[in-house]
Amino acid sequence: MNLSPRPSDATMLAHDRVYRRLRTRIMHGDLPPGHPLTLRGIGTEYGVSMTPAREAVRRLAAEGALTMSTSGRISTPALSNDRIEELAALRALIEVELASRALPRAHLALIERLQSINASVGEAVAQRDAVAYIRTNLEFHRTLYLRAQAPAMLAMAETVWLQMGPTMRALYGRLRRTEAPQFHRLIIAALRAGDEPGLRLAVRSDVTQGLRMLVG
Amino acid sequence: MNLSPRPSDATMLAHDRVYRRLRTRIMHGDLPPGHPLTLRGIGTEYGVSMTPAREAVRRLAAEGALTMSTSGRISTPALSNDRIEELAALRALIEVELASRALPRAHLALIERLQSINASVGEAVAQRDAVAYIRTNLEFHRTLYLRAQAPAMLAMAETVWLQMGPTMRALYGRLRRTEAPQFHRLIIAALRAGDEPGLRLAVRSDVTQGLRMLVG
DNA sequence: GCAGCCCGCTTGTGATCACAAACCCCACAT
DNA sequence: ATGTGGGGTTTGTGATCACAAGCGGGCTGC
Repeated sequence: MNLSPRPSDATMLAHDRVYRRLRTRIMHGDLPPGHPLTLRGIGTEYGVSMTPAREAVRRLAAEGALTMSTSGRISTPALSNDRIEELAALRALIEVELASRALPRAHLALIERLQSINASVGEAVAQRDAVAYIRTNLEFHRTLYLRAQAPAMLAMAETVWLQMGPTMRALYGRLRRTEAPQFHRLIIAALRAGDEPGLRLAVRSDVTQGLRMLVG
Repeated sequence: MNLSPRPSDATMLAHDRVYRRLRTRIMHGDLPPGHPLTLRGIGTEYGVSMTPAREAVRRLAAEGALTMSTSGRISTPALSNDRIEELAALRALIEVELASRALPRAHLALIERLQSINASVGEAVAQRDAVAYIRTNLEFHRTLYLRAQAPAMLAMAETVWLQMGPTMRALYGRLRRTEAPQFHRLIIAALRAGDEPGLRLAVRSDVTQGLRMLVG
C-alpha cells in the first residue's frame, strides 16, 4: 500500500518540474517569439544542473514549443504566416471535434463554469493583460474539451496551443480590444440549446478569429 | 557561404541518430506493444552512452511513441481500445484534410508513384510481412500528404502513426488478408477524377478500416 | 504447496567535467 | 562609414559517476 505522504504536490523529479514551468510560461505567451534560452540559464533559474534542463528543453522541442537551430541554440519559435495558418486549421479541426464530443455530456454546471471563466476573460481584456487573456481563454477551451473524454485529442490541441503561445502573445499584445470575445457567448448558447452545428460553427469561428486579425 | 562537405548523410549528433532509428522501428511496428527498453541497453545497441539514449527516449516519450511508468521504466505503449478509437479519429480528421489540400497539386507523376507504392503494399500483404506492409502503407500516405505542403499537419499525422506503430503490428500480425487494400485504389481513382468528396471518403475509409477489424 | 519477505542487482536520475563549435564583439583596414 | 578578420567567451554535446528506488528471484515459515 502506498501511503503517499505528500499527495498534494507534484512529482519531485527535477526535469519534470522544469518542463512544466517552462511549458506554462510558453503556452501563456510569457516569452516573445524568437526568445533565446540557454541550458545553463534555465538550470540556474530553476536551481538544477544542465542535465534536467536539457531533458525539459528536449521534450519541449519535441512538442514544437521550442526550436533548436542546427548548432543546438534554443529559442521560442518564430512562426511564418503559412505555419500560423496551418496551426489555426489544426485547431479548427481538432477543437471542433472535441467540442462536438463534449456537447452530449455538457450539463448545466459545466455551462455555468464556462460563463464564470468567460467573465475572467473579459476582465483580462479590459485590463489589457495579454498573458491573463491567453491563460483564461485557454482555460475556457480546456474546461469544455475535458468533457469530451478524449485525452489524446486534448493533448494534440494543447500541443498546438503550445506552438502558438509566443506568437499569440505578440498578436494580442499589439491588438487593442475592449470587448470580451463574442464567439465564447455563441459557444455557450449553442451548448445550452444542444445545437451541434451551431457549436461547431462557433468554435471554428472563435479559433480562427485570431488568424484573420493577423493575415487580414 | 556554407560548403557543407558531407551534404548526403545526416546529422552526426549521436542522440539524433538514436532517435531516428528508434522512431523508425517503432513506427513500422518492429516492437510489440508493452515491449520494455532500457537506457543502457539502447546505449549499448547503438554504441553511445546513456546520455544520448536518454535524450532520444525522452523525445520519443514526448511524442507518445514510448511510455514511461511512474518509476521511469520505458516501454512501447499498450493502447486501450478507447485510445485506439481516438487516434483513428485523429487520423481521419487530419489525413482527410491533408489529402484534400494535396488534391489540387496532385499531378500525373504523383498518381503513378502512388500506384507503384501500392503495388509494393500488395506484395507485402501477399508475403504476410506485417512490418513491410506498415512501412509501404505509410509511405503511400506520406507521399500523398507531402503534396499538401503542410508540414505541421504532416508532423501531427506522423505522431499519430508513431503512437499506433506497435499496436498496428499486433493488429496486422493476427490479420490474415490476401488482397491489397481496396481503399488505396479508391484514393487513386478520386485523385485522377479530381473528385474531392470521393477522396475525403476514401481516405476516411482507409484510415478507419483497421479500427473496424479490431473493435468489431 | 504457497504466501510473504528480504536482499541483491538492475534501472533511471542528476551532477560534473572535458571538449569542440559557434557566436559575439572589437579592432583594423579599406 | 563599412566590411572583414580574429580571439575570447559562451554554448550544446556526450561520457562518467554516485545514488536512490524498484523490480525480481529465492528463501523462509506456515
